[in-house]
This record gives sequence, C-alpha cells and structure tokens, in this order.
Amino acid sequence: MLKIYNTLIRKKQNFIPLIPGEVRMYVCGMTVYDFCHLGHARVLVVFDTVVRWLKELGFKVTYVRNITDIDDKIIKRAQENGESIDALTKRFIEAMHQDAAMLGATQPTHEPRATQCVDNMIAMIHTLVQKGFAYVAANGDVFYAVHRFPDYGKLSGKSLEDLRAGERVEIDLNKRDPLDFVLWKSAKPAEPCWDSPWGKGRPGWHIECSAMSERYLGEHFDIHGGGQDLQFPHHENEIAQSEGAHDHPYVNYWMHNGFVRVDNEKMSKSLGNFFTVREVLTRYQAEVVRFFILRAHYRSPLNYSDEHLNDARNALDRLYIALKEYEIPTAAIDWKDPYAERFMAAMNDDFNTPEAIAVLFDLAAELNRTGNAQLAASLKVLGGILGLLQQNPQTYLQYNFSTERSLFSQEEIERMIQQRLEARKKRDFARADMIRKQLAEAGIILEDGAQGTTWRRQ
RNA sequence: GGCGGGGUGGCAGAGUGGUUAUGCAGCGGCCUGCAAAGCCGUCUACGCCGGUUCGAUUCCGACCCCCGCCUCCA
Repeated sequence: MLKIYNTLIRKKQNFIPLIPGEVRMYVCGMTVYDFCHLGHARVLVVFDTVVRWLKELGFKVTYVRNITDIDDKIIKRAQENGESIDALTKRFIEAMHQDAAMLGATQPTHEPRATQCVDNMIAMIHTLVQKGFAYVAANGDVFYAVHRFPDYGKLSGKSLEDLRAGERVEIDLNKRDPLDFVLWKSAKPAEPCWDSPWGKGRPGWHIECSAMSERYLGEHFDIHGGGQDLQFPHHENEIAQSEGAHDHPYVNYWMHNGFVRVDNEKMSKSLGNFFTVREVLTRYQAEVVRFFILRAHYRSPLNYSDEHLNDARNALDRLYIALKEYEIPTAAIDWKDPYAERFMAAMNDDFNTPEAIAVLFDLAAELNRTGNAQLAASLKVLGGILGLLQQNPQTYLQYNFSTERSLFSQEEIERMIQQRLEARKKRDFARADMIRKQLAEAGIILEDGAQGTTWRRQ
C-alpha cells in the first residue's frame, strides 16, 4: 500500500484516492520569465516520478501542472527587455518544455496557462465576494479577508496571531488587515488587463491555482504538490480560497519537495545563487542530473555542487557498465521477484527513491557476479520506472558534450583501438600502452573485455 | 521572536530498538602483458548530555548547531 507524507498532518498516510483507481494531481509550475534552474528541475523530476509510480500501481492519473504567464516579474522583465509579454513567455515556455523533456519529465495531462483561465478566476473571486470572504477595496483591488476563514494556517501550522507578531508585510492602506492578500489587482497603465465586475485588472497569483485546479480537476482532488516554499503563503491561500468558495475540502494530500541548496543555502532567484538547467546540461548528461535528484529523498535538502554531480555520474556509470554487455529484451516486471519487491516497498514508502536506487545497485552487483541476463532485464525495467537506464549503454558511456573538446573522432578512436590490438598481438606493449595513453589524455578510457576492447568517455 | 525540518562514516545519502544500506573515494587481494571494468575482502558513523531499556544512532527530555517559512520564490 502506498504511503504519502501529507504536509497537512505532517505524517505518512495510506494513500486512498477519492475515486478508486484514479488519481487527480496538481503541481504548481513555473512562472515563465527566466530559464529553469535546478530547483525547478527538482520539482519537475520529483513529481514526474510520483506520476510514473502512480501509473505503475495501475492508477489512471490526471496530472495538471500550470504555467503562470502573467505576474509582476513577467511584466517587469518584458519591459526591461523591451519585449512583449507574449514573446517573453513564449520563449521561456519553450525553454521550460525543452528542459523538462531533457530531464525525462513526461508532459502533464493538462498544462493550463493563467492567462487562458481568467474567466474561472473571476468566477471564483465573485463567489468569494458574495460569500463575504473577499471585499473590494477603494482602489478597485479585491482582497481575501483572511480572518473570515477559520482554518487559515492549517497547512503551514501558523496562526494569525503568530503571523501578526512576526509582521513584515508592507502596510497597504487598501487592506483591512495586513495579512489579507490580493485576488484581483486593478489595472495600471500599460499593463495587460481583463474586464471584470470590479473593473479592468488582472488576477493575483494565488487565485490562479485555485481556479485552474478546479477547472481541470474539480473542487476536491487527491494530491497537490509544489516546492516547500509554496507552503506559505501560496498553498495556505489556495486552501482559503477554494474551501471558502466551495465549503468542502480542497485537497487530500499535500506534498512538498525540499530545496536544492548551494553552499548550504537555498538556491533561489532572489539570492542569485542558481544554476540553470541548460547551463548544467552543458557539463553533465541530463540523466545524470535526474539521477542526482532521485538519489536523495524528495523531502530532504539536496546540495548542489560539481563534486556531487561527478559523484552521481560515476555512480550512474556503474549501472550502465553493468548493462553494457547485454542484449536486453523488453520484459514485464515480476513483482514477486525479491529485488522488485524491495523496489516496490521502497517506492510505496513515500517514494523512497534512494532506497529504490540502492536496489538497482544490488541488482547490478549480482548481475556483474553472475552474468545472468535476466537480472539485466530487471535492472533496466526497474530503472525505467524512475526514468533511468533507458539509453543504449554505449551511447550513454560515449556521450560527448562538444566536438571541440574531443581530440579524436569516433572513427579515429576505433582506428587507434585497432592499431593497439595489432600492437598487442605482436606483444609490442610499449606501443599499445602509448596509444592507450594518448586516448586517456583525451578522456577516452579503454576496457579490454571478453568481447574485445570497448571505450567510454571519462 | 513565532512555526517547521534537520544534524549518520573522507564525501553523498537511506534506514533501523540488538543483524551489510547504497554509491563515490581509500586500502589489500583476484583477474589483466600492464591497465580499465568487474569480483572478493577491508577501514572511517550515527551532534552533545541525561533518561527509559537486558540493549539506543533509532524512543523520551534538556542543550548546542544548521536550514527553511513568517515578503516574491520550486
């Protein structure tokens, strides 16, 4: 039975979907004004893995991941660039799709864009105003009156008093309470806007997710995910909005992934200590990055550094090296198999991917020991559930980042291997070793195996 | 200050009331012309102080330290 750590109760819980056999899941996606960094990569990979496992368990999964394509930062960035908002968001949505695809994150079932769901947001705000959860301020902004929602703080464990004590919110005279948050911002000159019952304006950030999730998943669904930093205020506000509007629970299981850190600090745009996905992918294969992410539990912090990525790369090499000798038929998983059983137990325990990966290494060790091709098949299939090990091992092991970094072409390498073989045949080991050394200096490692000599890149 | 999450071997990172995590790195051996890969073996652990227990890294309490949220942020 699958157990999920639910932030709402801060415990692991048996997972029981609202509709048997079906899972509806919403994840807060990107605000598209810049390239994805490794923190975004983690969200993409983690929840992709959740979806993969849910499907493996036989659930029909509806996975929604939104795109925020209107907000202050987008407007600002577009102005700075002298670029239209459409052009800017289009560019970064494309980039995000590329990054996601590289990382092996399968497309969500629906990927709504905020600007295409404004009607839903207006409708929800309207309901909230009617029910007295929201009010229209003098300047035309619409605010959520936080004190009207008794459960406010139930997700983040904060109380209104605590929040007021630690008050750091700017004073806004339009608000009745400093903690009230904006649902609708009245239009400012030269900013995009939509018509609404409260005049021209645009939606606040929090209402977007309440409205988009309702549109695609209904008023009450199973899993809602996102980064830990969204817990408060974003997800807390979503609950206030959706439960305020609907008078019944919004989400059953809240999942939050831990941060990616650099030098023990959160990687974030505001700190400026972020590495973009594409930058990292010029130095490491995407699968190494995915493996690096999955090697830590999704709720733990994950420290980024080149050293750790190198470590991950060497570890993943081991799995591919184990596979490289085998022709692997596509096989179904036998869940009675002890390795598969352990793998399943790990994944069912709140998606314990590090434990699941440990099973892969145990499998690889036995495969190396016994040469049993059946184990190779198991390794590849179980790896596939995590979105790993699906490349041709040779392709992975010989992957080259840029032609200028490589001194030798594929053909030259093959030719030099031949020359070395001939030298060895003549027992001219000095020459053989010289050739090997030349290749080694270019980052090419030779391996003399039973099937002949193979090569891989360092 | 309030709330929350942590401190595991050289590094990364799971987990458990008593038995090997796993990976990388190291060391010794086997294999190899020599290597590489692989295999076998092996060394480094559970922040600190008390308590519960036959026994605690694992449970309880105090302390120290780190990180996050409380403002936009995955």
